[in-house]
Amino acid sequence: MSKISTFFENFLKKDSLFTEKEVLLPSYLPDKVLYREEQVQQVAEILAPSLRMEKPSNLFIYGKTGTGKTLSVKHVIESLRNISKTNEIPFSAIYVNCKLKRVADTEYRLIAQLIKEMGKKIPATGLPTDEVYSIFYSLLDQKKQLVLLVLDEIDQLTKKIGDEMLYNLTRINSELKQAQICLVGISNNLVFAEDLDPRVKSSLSEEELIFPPYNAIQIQEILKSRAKRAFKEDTVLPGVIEKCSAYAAREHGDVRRAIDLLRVAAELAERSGQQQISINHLDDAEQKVETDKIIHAALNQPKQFQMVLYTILLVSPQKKQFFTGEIYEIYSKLCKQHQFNVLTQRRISDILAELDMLGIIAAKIISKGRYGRTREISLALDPTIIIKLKEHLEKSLRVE
DNA sequence: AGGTATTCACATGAAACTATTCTCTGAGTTAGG
DNA sequence: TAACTCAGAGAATAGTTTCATGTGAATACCTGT
Repeated sequence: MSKISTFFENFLKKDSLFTEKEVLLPSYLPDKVLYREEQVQQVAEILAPSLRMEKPSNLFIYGKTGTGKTLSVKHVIESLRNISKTNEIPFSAIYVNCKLKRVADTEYRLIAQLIKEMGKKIPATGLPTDEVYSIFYSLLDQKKQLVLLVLDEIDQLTKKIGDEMLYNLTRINSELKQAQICLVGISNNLVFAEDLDPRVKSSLSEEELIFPPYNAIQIQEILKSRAKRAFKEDTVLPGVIEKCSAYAAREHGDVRRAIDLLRVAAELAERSGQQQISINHLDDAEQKVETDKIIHAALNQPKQFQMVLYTILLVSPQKKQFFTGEIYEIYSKLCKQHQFNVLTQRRISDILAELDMLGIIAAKIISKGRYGRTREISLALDPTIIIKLKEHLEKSLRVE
């Protein structure tokens, strides 16, 4: 028997640690949102008028990542949907995540996505934006109905394209004859509304809700309840959940991270053929999650970004920190060597700023007085990550 | 010594350009009646 | 004559380039002592 098929044989014989793995996936919707009863109740109260065909106040929800915003809203929507269905109320809700690349990260695409959710396809390009708007209007206004528009992570959207389109959205109601829409915005950024046009701000956030981060004990309980469903009994060794939640609590109470970590730890345990998840697995998982995140982020960037990053990686062993000009010189040499287009320094400056935003490099603008002003760039990564990242980039760029 | 003024090496902004992808339109072509 | 093809115009988007303007502090340059 070949090597690989014995592997599969063994794989089948080995039983899995998981009973219900979906419970640990980010897409999972639990029936109860733990420790968010109060918020769920408030959201429900604010949105309840929609069942009587009265337009509820627009709602704005703030809270850091992994504090259950999306979950709570989805939960409320779900029951609104059910109730409206049984009572035949013309209510519908559309949920869009504005962060998704190539789905809803521009004005055009957002509207197109909304239209798609309502069951009509719109081409990805080729139509003027106002045309798309009018399709959207007529689709909404077909009948008397109340539509709930949930825009998740709007801060990402406005950061990219400004707040003009939010203004358009808030004005839709006055254009509609039959239907009414209600906007629910969700933002990770707590100060998001501050640099918004005041008109938009006031109409968008008629009601505001803030989701506080979970504390360590709450995270523990949440993890326990998920773990109970996801794994067979006694799979998780004592202390693992505790450590996992402590880690997440340190990172501003992000449960999503904690759940992710637990899942990866379990996968690692399973792969190494063990029946139980230990603290060691958790540590490995922490390392892996971190590494994967960075590598994934890096490989998703355009080629030129990768080239700049690669340049930095190449130089990094000899020097701890470097300036824009130095990087640019080496970069252009490298590009010429491998017949890449050489971009302007202006562009490289932007690329460096964006790599900094992504957290792959650390850049700080300093003034060297008489000798100018520049970015002081250093690599904020673990050596093992650097080596892996370099390999990946070499492959991706087909360099060397 | 103490106070200004310069100056460097980029940063940051705005606008415009390029290439790609897609739709729509209308002229020209084709095939069948 | 209806159906089909195909080029060209127009849009949206990503990634750049071009041109213009901004900027923090180490030095150079004064000034009066």
